[in-house]
Amino acid sequence: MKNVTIKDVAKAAGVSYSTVSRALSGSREISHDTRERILQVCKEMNYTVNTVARSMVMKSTRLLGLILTSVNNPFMSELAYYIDQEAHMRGYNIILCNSSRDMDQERELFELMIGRQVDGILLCPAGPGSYERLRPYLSRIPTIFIGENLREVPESYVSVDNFRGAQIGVEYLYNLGHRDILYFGRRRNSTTHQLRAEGYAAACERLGLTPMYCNNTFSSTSIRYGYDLAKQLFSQQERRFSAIFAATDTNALGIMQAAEEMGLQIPQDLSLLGFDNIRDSGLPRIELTTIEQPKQLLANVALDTLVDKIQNELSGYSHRIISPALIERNSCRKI
Amino acid sequence: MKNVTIKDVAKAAGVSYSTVSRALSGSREISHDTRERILQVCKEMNYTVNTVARSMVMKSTRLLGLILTSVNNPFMSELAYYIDQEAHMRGYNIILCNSSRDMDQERELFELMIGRQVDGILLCPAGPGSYERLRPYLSRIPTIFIGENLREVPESYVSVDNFRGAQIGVEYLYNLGHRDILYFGRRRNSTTHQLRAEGYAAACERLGLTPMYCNNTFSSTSIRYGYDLAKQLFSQQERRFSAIFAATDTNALGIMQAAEEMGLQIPQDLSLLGFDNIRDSGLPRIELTTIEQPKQLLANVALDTLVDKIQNELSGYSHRIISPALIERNSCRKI
DNA sequence: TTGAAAGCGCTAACAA
DNA sequence: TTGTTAGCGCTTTCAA
Repeated sequence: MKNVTIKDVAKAAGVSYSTVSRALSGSREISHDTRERILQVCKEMNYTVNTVARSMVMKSTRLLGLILTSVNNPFMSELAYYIDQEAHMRGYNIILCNSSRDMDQERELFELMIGRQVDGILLCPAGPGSYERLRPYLSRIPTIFIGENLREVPESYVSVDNFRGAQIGVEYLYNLGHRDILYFGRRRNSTTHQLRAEGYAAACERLGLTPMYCNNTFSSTSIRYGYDLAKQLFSQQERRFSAIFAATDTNALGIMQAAEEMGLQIPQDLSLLGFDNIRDSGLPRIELTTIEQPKQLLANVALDTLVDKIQNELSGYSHRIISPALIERNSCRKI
Repeated sequence: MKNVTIKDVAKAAGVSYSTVSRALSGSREISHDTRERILQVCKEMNYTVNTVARSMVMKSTRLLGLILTSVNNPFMSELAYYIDQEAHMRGYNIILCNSSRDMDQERELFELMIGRQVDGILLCPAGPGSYERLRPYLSRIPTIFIGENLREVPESYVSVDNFRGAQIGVEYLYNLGHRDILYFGRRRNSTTHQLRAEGYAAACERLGLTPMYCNNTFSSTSIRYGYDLAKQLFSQQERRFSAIFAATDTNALGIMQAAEEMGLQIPQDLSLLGFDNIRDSGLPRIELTTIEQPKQLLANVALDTLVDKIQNELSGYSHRIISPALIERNSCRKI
């Protein structure tokens, strides 16, 4: 199993090992003949460069750390797919990590990645406190936050325009004739969610609607939680809304389930609008109308920004905001 | 941004740098006092070990390559989550790669991973030909195949008992009173799928049922494909089956959609059973009864096997077959 | 165009 | 218990 090294090749080809290195790295200070000959020998001997050794002298591993809260989450797994693709196109590989929304774990992973000498880190933060907790590391390693709007924080991030997305949603429902729109799942502990709620409020104000909220005090985004909250909501005596705008698609999925059980038909009895456009939302029988976060674009911009930061050793930062779009399916109706 | 090294620490602490190395690696041939002092200095200087340098001398990166067809696939993303978890517990990190079911890509990734000196590779093969194509590499790097049964091939794999899973499914439907069970999505180009079809046939034989097939000639597992095939199937004049056993959950999802459109109610008019238990299947409104592949267990066994292979430099192989289980939801009815 | 040699940051064998 | 030194496999000056 012992790997053949540059030295073995050199010996076999009858040249010095620096010549082999030159042949492999595509250097021009080498004759065509020797290059061809060496490359031939490499092939015969099944030689593969040792990237670890190369990394050490080059001071670059061409490895990126991707820290997610969990790949087992439809939004993140799709994002991870595109990130890997974009990274691969740029000659990078991804080390995947899951923080499980645990900030200590997240910090540990940061240290681990720094130890592994990754060239940069792509982070879907565990929570709103992540930036503060990770600050000490941010000067040591190029990092970009993904999916979470950090507002005026002096660190690079790429995020969807959550405020605008919420406005688009409200306007869509308004144009369908809805005047009583409940915002479901508002949370205080995430800038992203604050912005969505603010966008909702702003749109209501502009259109002369009265904002109504159903708050998510547990700050969970699980289906289960949406279900529990919705059950409670639907069992109240009178319903004063004709549409629900859910803060996330997973919440919306929970609402669907609760509605089903309570005999409420969507969209006949109640219109439902989500946010994120996770894969599940497009499934048959679900067909959730929602505001999409363009994951491929998010990945593309994230990599551009990060690679730029790595190459130029930029000490500045950039905030990149992506426009969301409405995906119309079958969970909202005209009234 | 320049990282502090073991030498910087040594200088600051007034010791030789091998002493620092000893303090960090938890060696016992060092006095308690110096160790404490050195550790203190490390903390003050914000020292982090350079894993790359360490890897080079240790000849182990504690990195594992995970080559999937796509993380953007509910089964694989869940598997990836558990694999990362299990790897992390054992002190390994994961380099994630996607082959997109392309064998050339897969081969390239193998070379890349070998170059990166990963300690081992976890592979969800791109196709049935993967083993043959990758054979030259398998002697160079400990590898384990996941999710695909390689039958008598002399290489380690961990897979669910697909034959048994299909039997369980047929028996379940039989006990519900079904006598006309269609097997949907049979494919020839995957051992896993052959085994499922064989399990179905064997169970039919044993129970005195006549096997019926609807073949997937395009060997796609997408929802879309299930949908197209089902549309075609449902538009035929008479239906001679009361239940469909779908080769995969994604196929089942497509069937559901087609049924919906044709006004066929599941499970009232037609029972539907899946295979895999992807996350989507448990969603509200979907509630697909299915045969589960236990992903966490798969990940656990895969890592045990691989780590064992790495540590013992085993040249042998092991075939580990996991028992599947029925997950009863709401898509099959008693008749 | 090629070779010799230094050095990346670390571990480990050997000496003191 | 500690220091000295070689070496992991590679890239990159500097000399020839």
